[in-house]
Amino acid sequence: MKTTIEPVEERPYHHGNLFSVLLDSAEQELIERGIEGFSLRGVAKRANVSHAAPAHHFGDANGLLTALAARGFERFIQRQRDFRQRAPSDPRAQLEASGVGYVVFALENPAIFRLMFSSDRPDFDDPDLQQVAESAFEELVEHVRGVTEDKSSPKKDSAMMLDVAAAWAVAHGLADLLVAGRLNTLGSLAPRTRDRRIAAIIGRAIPVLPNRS
Amino acid sequence: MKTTIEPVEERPYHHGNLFSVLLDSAEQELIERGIEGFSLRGVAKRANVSHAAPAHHFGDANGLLTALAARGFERFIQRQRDFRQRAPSDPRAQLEASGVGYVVFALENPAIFRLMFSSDRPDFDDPDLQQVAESAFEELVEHVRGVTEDKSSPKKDSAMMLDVAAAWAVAHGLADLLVAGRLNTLGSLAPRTRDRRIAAIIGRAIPVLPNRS
DNA sequence: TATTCTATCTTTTCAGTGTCAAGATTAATG
DNA sequence: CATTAATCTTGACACTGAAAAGATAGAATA
Repeated sequence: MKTTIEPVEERPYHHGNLFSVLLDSAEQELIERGIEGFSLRGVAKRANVSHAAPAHHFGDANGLLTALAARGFERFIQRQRDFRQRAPSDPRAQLEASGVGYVVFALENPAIFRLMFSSDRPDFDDPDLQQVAESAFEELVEHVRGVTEDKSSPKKDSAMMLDVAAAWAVAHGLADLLVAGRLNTLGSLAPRTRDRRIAAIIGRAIPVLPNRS
Repeated sequence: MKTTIEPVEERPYHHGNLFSVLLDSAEQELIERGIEGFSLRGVAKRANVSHAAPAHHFGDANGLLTALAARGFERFIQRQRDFRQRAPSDPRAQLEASGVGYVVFALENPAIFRLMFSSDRPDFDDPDLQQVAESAFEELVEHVRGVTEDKSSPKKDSAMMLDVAAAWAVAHGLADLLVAGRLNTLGSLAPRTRDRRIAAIIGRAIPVLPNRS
C-alpha cells in the first residue's frame, strides 16, 4: 500500500521568480475583485504559493499594492507617450494627446487607476513610487509649458501653476468620472469619437496664447 | 457573595433611534479609519450595541455605506447651494460658485467624497442613492445651461453634453486631486485665495458665448 | 568538497472581520 | 390580555492579515 502521496503538480520549494509572478497575480486579483475585495491570500493562491510567501518579498499587503501602483505609474506614463507619438508635433496637439492617453489608461486599467489615485493603501512615501509618480507629474508640466509659455514674456510661476492645475484637473476629472461610470453619455461613445471629444474638452482648459502686443 | 453584576451603564434593550445613531457612528468610523479601514464591528462598538445590530437596519456593511453615501450627496448638494447663495446672481458666477462648493465639500469630507465617487461598496442601484445622485447631476446641468445656452440659437444636445462634461470634469478633477494630496501647490493656499483660483480654473472650462452674428 | 550562512518558502497560530442562525427582549397589534 | 412583529444579543463559521517558528535550498566560505 502506498504511503507517500505524490503531489499533483511538482513545485520546487524555491519558486525562482516569485517576485514578478506575485505582481502579476496581484494585478489579476485587483482587476477581478477590485481594491476593496483585494486579498493577499487570494494573490498567494493565484501564484500557487503559501499565504505567507508574499511577505518575504513585499513586507505586507500594502507593500505589494505599493509596488503594483509604481508599476501602474510606469505604464501610465508609457501610455501617454504612445498617444503623443501618434499625434501631430505641435505643442497643443501633444498636450491633448497626453490627456487622451491619461483618460484611456484609466479606462483600460480602472482598478489600477483607482489604486494610484483614490486609495490610501499604497505607501506614497516609498522612494520608488514617489519617484515614478513625480515623473508623471513632470512630463505633464513640461507639456503644459509647451503650450502656454510665451518665450518673449515668460509667465509667473503662479500663473503657470494655474495652467497645470487646469489641464491636470480636466484630464483627471474625465478619467475618474468615466471610471466611476458617472459620465456615460461620453463613456458609451465609440472610442474614436469619444477620444476626439476628450481632446476637445482638454483643449479648452488651456487658453490660447494672448497676442503679443 | 454577589452573583449578578450590574452593567456599568444601563442600556435599554431597544435603543430607540439606533438607525440614525448608526449613521453617525459609521460616518465617524469612516472619517477616522478611511473607507479601506472601515469596520462594521467598529461602528457597532461606537454606537454601543452588539456587532449584529446594524444588520437589522441596513442589511449588511455595504447597505450602511449606501445610506451614508446617500446622506453625503444631500449635504453635497446643500454645500453647493450655500456657495451659490453668497455669489452674484449672474449665471457664470453661479456656476463657478457651484464648482467651488463641489471642491470645498470634498476637502471638508474627504472620506465621504471618496465613498461617493471612488468606491464600489455603495449600491448605486439603490433607489434612494440613485435619486439623490441624479439630483446633484441635474442641478449641475441646469447651471451649465444657464451659462452656455444662447436662447436665440439653442445648442444641440451633443454640444451641451460637451459643456457639462467639461465643467463637471474640472470641478471633480480638482476635488479628487486635492483630496488625494496631489495638488498641494493649490491645496496649501489660504482658503480665500484658493477658492478664488478654483473659481478661475472652472470659469475657463466653459467658453464665453459666441457673439450672435 | 564540506560546512556554514542566508534567503526563500511553509506551517502554525492568533486576533480581527462580515455574515448567518438562533435566542432574548420589548413594542405593536388585535 | 394574548399574539405577533420588530429589535437587539449571543454564538458560530469561514475568511482575512500578520507574526513566529520551522523547513528547504542556494550561496558563500573554509
